[in-house]
Amino acid sequence: MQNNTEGATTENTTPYAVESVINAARILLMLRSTRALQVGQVADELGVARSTAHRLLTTLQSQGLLAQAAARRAYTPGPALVEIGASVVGAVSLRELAQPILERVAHDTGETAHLLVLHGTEVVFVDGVEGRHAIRAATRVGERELAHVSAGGKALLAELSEEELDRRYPDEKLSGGTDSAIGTRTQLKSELARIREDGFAVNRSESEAGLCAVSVAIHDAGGSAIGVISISGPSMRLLERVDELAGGLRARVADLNT
Amino acid sequence: MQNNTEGATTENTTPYAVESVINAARILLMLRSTRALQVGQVADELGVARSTAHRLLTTLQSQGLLAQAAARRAYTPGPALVEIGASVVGAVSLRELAQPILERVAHDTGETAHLLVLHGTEVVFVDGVEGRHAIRAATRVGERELAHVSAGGKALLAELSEEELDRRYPDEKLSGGTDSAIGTRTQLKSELARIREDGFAVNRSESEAGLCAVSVAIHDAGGSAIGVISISGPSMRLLERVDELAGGLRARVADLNT
DNA sequence: AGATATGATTCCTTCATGCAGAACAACACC
DNA sequence: GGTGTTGTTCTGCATGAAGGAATCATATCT
Repeated sequence: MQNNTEGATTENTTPYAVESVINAARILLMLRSTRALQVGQVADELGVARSTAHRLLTTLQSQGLLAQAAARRAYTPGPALVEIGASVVGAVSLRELAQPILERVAHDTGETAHLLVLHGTEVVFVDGVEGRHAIRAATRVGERELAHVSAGGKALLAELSEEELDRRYPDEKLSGGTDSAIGTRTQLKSELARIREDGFAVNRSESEAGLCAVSVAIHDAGGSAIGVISISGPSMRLLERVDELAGGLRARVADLNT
Repeated sequence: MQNNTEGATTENTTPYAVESVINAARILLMLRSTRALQVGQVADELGVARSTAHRLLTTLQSQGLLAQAAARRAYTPGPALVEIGASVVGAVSLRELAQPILERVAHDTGETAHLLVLHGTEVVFVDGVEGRHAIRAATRVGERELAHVSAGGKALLAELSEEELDRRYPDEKLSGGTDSAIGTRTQLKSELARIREDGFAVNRSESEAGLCAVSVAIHDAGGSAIGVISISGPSMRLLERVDELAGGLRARVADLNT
């Protein structure tokens, strides 16, 4: 039972969602892209009265999820939210955790290994170790790529709920990548279902002609996907080894996931 | 105007808080100490009907803040919450960020420098660099200390709201530390008010006889306290230098805070 | 100084939504 | 099969969430 509310771009599968809680959650979601929330800004974003926005903000503040540096100032993440974040993201940063795995994967396969995280509809290259071949994928630390045209991105998109996926891809038509790239949301959903079944994702010249990548998601102790490890290199070398690479990568990531 | 609700240990200063949003926030707060939330457990914690708990959980799930691995399974942090967490905690881990400051502070002062974060009513020693004196504070990375008896802990407690502080310290009597340590919540609040005014915190033989520490909180771009840098050493050396150490530390941390 | 604009905060009334209870569903265990 | 436990769905009602108006607080301009 989908309930598509026009003004609020919110879709949810539950017919008895608590609207006021949806609004509060949306306030928190705003923190993904901004650090300071103003009452009027929140009111506009939610489509509610300023007094309602203020009420929600101060309620979240009272629980420590938001803070206000001084009266009449913008609302920022509160100490409790920082703690939740630290707990959720993990005490040991993902980068440190994944570094030995990257080294080993690059060594074992001879190909370039990357750690990526999802941000909106893009993946961010967080860390990388280059393979030993003269012709190899370059490390792209700090760069971004469209999620739906990359193995790492697809592996992480496969971990999203249907509602979250629809929120991030409101349009049926998807652009970007090569002619081989996924072009519609329907195709994407089909591919993501396959990835969930396989346990790994593949990029076959979708982000760039001649480039192939195999990716497996990393989960934290609670089962949430927090990043992805990706092996990438020239199609001519990797395409015939996809299943072998995927198997090895899954074993390595499984070590990390325990 | 305090509204102390007996069953729910929640105190808030706003007379028009949204009760359903408080309950949703409390669900998220549970994630500080557990990764998986069960409907019945949440119902007990909030003091609501199971159907209400389920409704709140599925609402948060619909916004991506929670996830459920399969139908009828426990609820875990969702991808959007991971993103909020990462955004709030920062893309570059605190440890990496603070490391150069620790080195410089230890070098400049000759004393041991630590990075600490707050967790509940304790501080955790995240990183440390030892001073050059033969008699010095040892590094305590990985260890914990009661927040109210340590400079770092007090500096971070000073950043909490009154409600959050009362939640963490429900009792007036505080135990732990030496005879010099703060023994009541009233004393603590008075000390924290002073720390907020001074901009730094001091431990004068409160956690351990003969140990002195000076601490300054680190804030992220939005002004939220994310950790603390602390200088510690023997009282005989540090007590006469408190203001000098605090001034230098504040200048270093200010560099970090920009 | 006063006037104006802007954005946050407080309060009150109303009605629509949040809550609880009941029923149902799904599983595990005996 | 029956029993127990826990998650899920639905409905009716009363109470709490929303909005509007007023107020407050600050900055800027004349």
